[in-house]
Amino acid sequence: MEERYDPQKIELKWQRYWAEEGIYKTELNLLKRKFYCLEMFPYPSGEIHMGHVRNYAIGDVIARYKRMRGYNVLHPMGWDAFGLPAENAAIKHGVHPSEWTHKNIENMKIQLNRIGLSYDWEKEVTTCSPEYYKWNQWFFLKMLKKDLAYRKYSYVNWCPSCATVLANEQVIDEKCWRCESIVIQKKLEQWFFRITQYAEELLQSCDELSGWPERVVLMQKNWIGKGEGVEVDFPVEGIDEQLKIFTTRPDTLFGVTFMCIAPEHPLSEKLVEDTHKLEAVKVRYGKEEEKIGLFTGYYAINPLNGDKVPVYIANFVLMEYGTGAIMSVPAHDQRDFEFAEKYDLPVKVVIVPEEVIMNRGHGESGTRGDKDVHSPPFHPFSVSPFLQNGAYEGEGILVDSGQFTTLESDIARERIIRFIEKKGFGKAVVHYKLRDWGVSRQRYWGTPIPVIYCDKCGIVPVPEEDLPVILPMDVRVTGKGGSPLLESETFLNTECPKCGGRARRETDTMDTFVDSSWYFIAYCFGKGNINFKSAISNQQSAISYWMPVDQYIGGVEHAVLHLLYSRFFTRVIRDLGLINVSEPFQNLLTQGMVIKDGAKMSKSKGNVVDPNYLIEKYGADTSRLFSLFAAPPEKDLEWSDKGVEGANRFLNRLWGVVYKNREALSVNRETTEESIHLTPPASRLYRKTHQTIKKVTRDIEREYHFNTAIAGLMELLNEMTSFEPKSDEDWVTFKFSTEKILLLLSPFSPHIAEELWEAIGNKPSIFEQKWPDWDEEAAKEERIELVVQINGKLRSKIMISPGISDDEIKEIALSDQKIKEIVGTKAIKKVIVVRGKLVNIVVGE
RNA sequence: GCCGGAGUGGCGGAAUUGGCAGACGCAAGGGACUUAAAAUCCCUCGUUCCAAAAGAGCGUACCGGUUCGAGUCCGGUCUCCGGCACCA
Repeated sequence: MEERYDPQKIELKWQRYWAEEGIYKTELNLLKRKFYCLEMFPYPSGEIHMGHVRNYAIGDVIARYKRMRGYNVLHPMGWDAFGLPAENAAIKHGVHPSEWTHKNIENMKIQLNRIGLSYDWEKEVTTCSPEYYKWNQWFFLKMLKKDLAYRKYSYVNWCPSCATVLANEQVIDEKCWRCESIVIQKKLEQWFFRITQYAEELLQSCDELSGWPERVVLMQKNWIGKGEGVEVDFPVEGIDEQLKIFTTRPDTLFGVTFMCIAPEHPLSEKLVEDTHKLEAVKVRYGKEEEKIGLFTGYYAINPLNGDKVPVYIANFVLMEYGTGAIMSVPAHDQRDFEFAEKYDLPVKVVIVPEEVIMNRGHGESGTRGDKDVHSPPFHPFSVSPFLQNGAYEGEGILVDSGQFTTLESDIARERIIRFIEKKGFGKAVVHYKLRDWGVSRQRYWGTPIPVIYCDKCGIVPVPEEDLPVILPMDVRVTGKGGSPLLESETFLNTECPKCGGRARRETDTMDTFVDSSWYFIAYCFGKGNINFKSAISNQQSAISYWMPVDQYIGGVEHAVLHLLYSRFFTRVIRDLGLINVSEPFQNLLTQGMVIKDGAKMSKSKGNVVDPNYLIEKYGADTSRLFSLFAAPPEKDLEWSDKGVEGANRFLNRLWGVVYKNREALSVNRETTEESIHLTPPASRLYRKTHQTIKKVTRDIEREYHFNTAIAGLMELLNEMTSFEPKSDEDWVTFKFSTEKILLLLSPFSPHIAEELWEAIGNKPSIFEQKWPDWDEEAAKEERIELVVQINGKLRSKIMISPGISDDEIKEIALSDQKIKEIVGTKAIKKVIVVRGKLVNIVVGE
């Protein structure tokens, strides 16, 4: 053992040892409790950043801890290897995306290993390998068969700069999520996954996600966006058409004064002759704050009261939600109100807040029952002052609503829906904000969609046995125009599997979110062994053993996209009979960002800390320790160079203590649990050690509060350094503490723990040791300090033995010199004793 | 606008179920060692009053409430962060 702590030397040494011994290799063992610990796999950009270090350090602590706890732990790593940056690199540097990607993977793998992460690399997956994306294609074919994959013309988000289609989730503030160009709408034929078929189930089972952060569950719910309401047909006067609208407020149906339809609505072109004017509304669709309308000249009839109301085309009505047409109730909807003001349309009040009705004071009682009976018909203008600040969108009592007048809005809603269904005007329906998932990308570096176009047979799926459809390597990636695949003759031209005639392959590739929607299942098979076909016949398979993921760890930025898609895919795979779980991730930990100078670390801001530099200077153990100590995992972590030094100082001190006492510590002493004849200092250290085992274990178990766990270790070391062993028994205690602190530290800073474990005469590896247990008795304080308060203010402190009764405590507190002085002659009203905490004496003035 | 989350020393952050506010670390100040510096070790460290000590007062964004007792619970206000956003 060397005097100086040299992380470079010991870290490389142990990394080699762990790899050679294969101590992180995991095998399926049906007799052992399993724990699947997973961190979100990285995009192989080539360099790791502090966010990676933090994410993987958190996962590594959990994996190592669970392993020491006796679980069979699956802790894999892989590469989300398809995607745009590889193509950008190809355009910029002329390297093939494949070459670029694989080089980056090599490089990042070295860096990840340098952090000392306990991965089983035999489970590694790489999504750009044919053996992986073959299964993307396989799932696609299965989904095609079940009508879960389909093709449709639709307006898609088009990024002019990336020359590609984006998913709704990839559009942020009308800008491309990658390059921030303004996204435009373009009509293209695209492949979609019917995620909406699972909307209700995905929403319902949100309630089962008890191991997820609440806010993430909420974001999922909001994204799915369930809206319960009713569809009503309004006949259009003069033509044989019904205008179908959707509303969640049927209680306002009697207040309809006009109708609005989306510019893309099929009726729009029929009703409007002047196509120029229609275009003008279309151009301003969905973008502008200002509401723009175009009167069609037609009127619709409200089936409930026969009112004749004008039909407008309006830029704020969305074709994608509901029916693309709305009824407008300006009195009770702010948008309709603004529109009515602008185009001078009537406002009809049909709901009045209860207070307004009460204030009108009819009768002396004013009870609800009376009101229902006596309520005179309201004149709209007499109540309109309450509309001064815009529409009244709240609940209330219905007025001017025919037979439903005087009902409360929630009751009215139910009755009106029933009435509409009975009369055949419409029906109760549910709509979701969630849209089907567009998966087509006009990109090269992705999974080819396994479909062939034949002039005779139309769209023909590639037969299963022909998979994978290999992505050709002999292409030029220029970044201009369409997909490079269009230029690959050998790829493009093929035979129709049905008729054998000449046919053309689909050149679109899949969204990379498809790759990451099931990679956690792929890990179960092991590298090179992905095979869902055998999974069908074998229920005792690796997937049914390992799934679901017990702990998933990653950034909040994936709270909707990746997590929702994964939940969807897992259900699709379940419904194919290949897996028996519905929720892929039992517990989710969303770690915070790494912040420096008040902003997220990013190259563009120039506030990055390079982990490689950090590891070179302080070592992996220090880097890990700091990133775990500076903040709890779910919070943002403010970077501090000085803080890193603090973490380093702690490890140095630990090293120093062990070095100084190395000889005495290596003597093989019996570490007995019985603390016979311990001197007071030894007894204190012994107690502190048990307390620390308890604290660290609980902090890890309870929400993974590593920061306080590490603080506990620092306290224990402080106690150890102030203890000077003199007798043989002292040494037993000291060795006991040393061993425990190393075991407790090992998940956080594995290399130094391993090195010192060996240095005090133990056999490696420390990770084959059991996690220590604490003895509740030994952790108890001999004498407890109690706080004595008078009227809630701290006045004195007393020492008591743990076992004594409340009355005895009371007596001791009252006989305390200071307390006696302060209480004096004042009357004692009450004395409250809180066990182990305090005594509060309530005195009068 | 709607829905979440958070406001604690100079800083990062502690504080099971309401019970000593500020653990642990960083920074700062003082001291020891050293020719000197670094490193290391020891001491101080929320704030006000007092020359100092003893002691006392104030203090967890702000205002009010419940309670013997509130950082923690309730009502209201302000600020910051995140998500969604013409969703009918």
